[in-house]
Amino acid sequence: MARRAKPANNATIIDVANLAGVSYATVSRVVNNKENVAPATRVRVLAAMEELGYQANLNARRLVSGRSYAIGLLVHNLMGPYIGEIMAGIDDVLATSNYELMLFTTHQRREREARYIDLMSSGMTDGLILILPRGLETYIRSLRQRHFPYVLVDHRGFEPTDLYVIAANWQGAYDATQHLLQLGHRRIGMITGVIDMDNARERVAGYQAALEAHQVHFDAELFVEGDYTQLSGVNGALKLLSLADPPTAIFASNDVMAFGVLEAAHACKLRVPQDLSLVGFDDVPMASWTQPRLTTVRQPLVEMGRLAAELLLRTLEDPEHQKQGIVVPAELFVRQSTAPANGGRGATVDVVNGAAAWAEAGSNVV
Amino acid sequence: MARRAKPANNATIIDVANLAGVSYATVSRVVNNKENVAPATRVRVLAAMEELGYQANLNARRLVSGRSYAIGLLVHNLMGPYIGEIMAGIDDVLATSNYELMLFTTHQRREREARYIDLMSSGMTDGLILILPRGLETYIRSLRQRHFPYVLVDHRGFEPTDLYVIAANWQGAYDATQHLLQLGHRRIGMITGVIDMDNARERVAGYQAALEAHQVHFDAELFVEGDYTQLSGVNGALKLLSLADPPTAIFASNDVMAFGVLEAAHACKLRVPQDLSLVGFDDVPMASWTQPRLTTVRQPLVEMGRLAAELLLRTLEDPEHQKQGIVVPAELFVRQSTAPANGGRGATVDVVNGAAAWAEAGSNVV
DNA sequence: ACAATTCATGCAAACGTTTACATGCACATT
DNA sequence: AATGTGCATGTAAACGTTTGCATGAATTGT
Repeated sequence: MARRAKPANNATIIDVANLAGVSYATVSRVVNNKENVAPATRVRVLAAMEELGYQANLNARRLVSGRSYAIGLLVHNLMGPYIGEIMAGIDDVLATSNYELMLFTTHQRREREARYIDLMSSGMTDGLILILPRGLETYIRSLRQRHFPYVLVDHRGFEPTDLYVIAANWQGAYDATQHLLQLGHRRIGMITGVIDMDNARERVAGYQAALEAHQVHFDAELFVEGDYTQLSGVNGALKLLSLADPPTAIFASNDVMAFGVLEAAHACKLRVPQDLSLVGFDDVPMASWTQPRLTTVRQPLVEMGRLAAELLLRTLEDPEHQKQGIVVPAELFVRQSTAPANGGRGATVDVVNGAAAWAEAGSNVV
Repeated sequence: MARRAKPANNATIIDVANLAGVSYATVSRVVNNKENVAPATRVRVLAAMEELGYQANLNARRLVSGRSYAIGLLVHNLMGPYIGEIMAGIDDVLATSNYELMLFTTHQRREREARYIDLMSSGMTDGLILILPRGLETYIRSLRQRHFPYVLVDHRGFEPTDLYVIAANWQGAYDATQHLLQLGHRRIGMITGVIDMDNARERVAGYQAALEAHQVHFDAELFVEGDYTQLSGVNGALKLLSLADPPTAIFASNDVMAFGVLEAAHACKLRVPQDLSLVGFDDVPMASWTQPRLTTVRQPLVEMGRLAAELLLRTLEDPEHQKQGIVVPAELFVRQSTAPANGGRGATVDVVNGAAAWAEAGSNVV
């Protein structure tokens, strides 16, 4: 029964040693740039390596060193710009290290949780970055119990020793809401994120705090829960706009939902920003490609990825290095989707027809 | 000098064997579900595994089996929706296998090429999926020489035996162009992709073939090269619209550039589709979120990722399995960004002011 | 000139598995 | 009762490295 075919390239450290006329220990020293190798020997070994096209077998190396030289990224799914940006930041940092990146998603079956944790702790990765996977708490519990290094993104964890990178969601939401208040808006709708995520709750709190600071009554009617998808933005906006006393501005907890609001407003024949002001969150690249360009709170996603990777790498070097999270600023970018409240509204809102129009126009979107 | 700390979880196959009172070979048989193990022994071993929380060391396994149970994805960079979609498809397939996914990017330094090829062939992955990395040809040459399994996405490779998954770019571009022709457009601008990529060239060829079929003269003036970024879409559109005899329709070689065209048109006070028709390519999710919704050629990116992963996995099972590429259909989705040519144009094009307006509006986009 | 030190190199063990082969026992066949 | 067959289990080698320790040569100090 043939052993699974290996890459044809088979030169081992012993082949090199034979060719160079030294022991394989010496070859190993050359390969790893250890000192105490005579210059003449070194060049001889190097030449032999070159001739044979020698490449150290990674798995043997991993076995003996007990390290995998890989870090894992655990996410719920890969859709949307959010993950991609963070991933780019992580990749930036890893490119300058000698770690590689493994990708794990949790969106398939629930049972995978256990499998992943096993894989990781059995030597597949040396550390993990978790970006809001489903079942976060379960993962964290297992990882902590195994003393496996990890860093959270966009969540503060459950213990004071949890390492994390998160944006100043509260402040960002506060600034966004205050911006709308200063433009004269008093009825400001909010479409939240998935409410059991730290980031979503913090944004809600910032929104409420700003209202309070300006002595504006918080109206639960103006508050709908979304799930960070465009569709939930459409539906949330439709719901808000169909209120007896609809909002003159909407704060969406991420840009993708804001795009949904834009679409709903269009379907209802409301102009943004003249008839409805809109603020998003994230500042994904697309936020400045829409008409109008989206006023939004920038969350430095690439930078957050970078920081998370750096934090993890540093923890791998020195497990005691830093035992606290990082909060990065979130900055409001005022673009074109917000304008002063115009007292009486230009167009009356016809949500029923709007929703119908939207449904019809959307019907060819498979 | 302390060996790098390993995961606390240290139970080996030998510990399990001792606890169960059998040899480690027997434990191995149980772990791998081999037959010829007495039922009673099996339960005893299973119990011991459970008690010790045993998890087979992956790297030892890899060393002896010569396989890594990982496949690699090699891409130029991670930005944009295109890669994310394909990646999601790959992930779908891998989730049902026992392979994991490693991510490699080539956008950093050129020198990484050699390093990556070494890593892969030294046991980091069992096979590779390449999505248009920089230096594709170099990679392919090395990989073929090492008989390392790989699958290309969006490129047909250089040898008849190269495995690939690509969309019917020619047909898609033909259909898009024909759609515009049937709407009465005669001056149809094209913004191409990076022209040394197979997909870009095929789309150009489809465009030209459609023009020819309708006896419309191909005007080199109407033809600008882009690079798949939104900015290149803006610039390409600005250039086309400033022609003495500007196009009444534009076909952009991907959606992201089409978004740029939308922006340029807006800056020039041209209405889409009344004053300018627009077709994109890809059908990324965002294409149906814009105003107007983008008419575009759908490239089934997720499906392409899935097919590529399946093809690779099958090749790993049976190296001789299939030695030819897969072409998936590309289908035109007519939405709202195209309309009949209206003979004389409503608004005259003022590109100079438009470009200025665009530059100013864009100035807060860092 | 001899002892002490430094340095280059080799030897062998260890990392944790998988698996070919050997062993021995129980049962069936003659 | 003797022989053959099949099955459960154990033994040991192999996978390709890294690295502590031993060895001997070369260099330094007195």
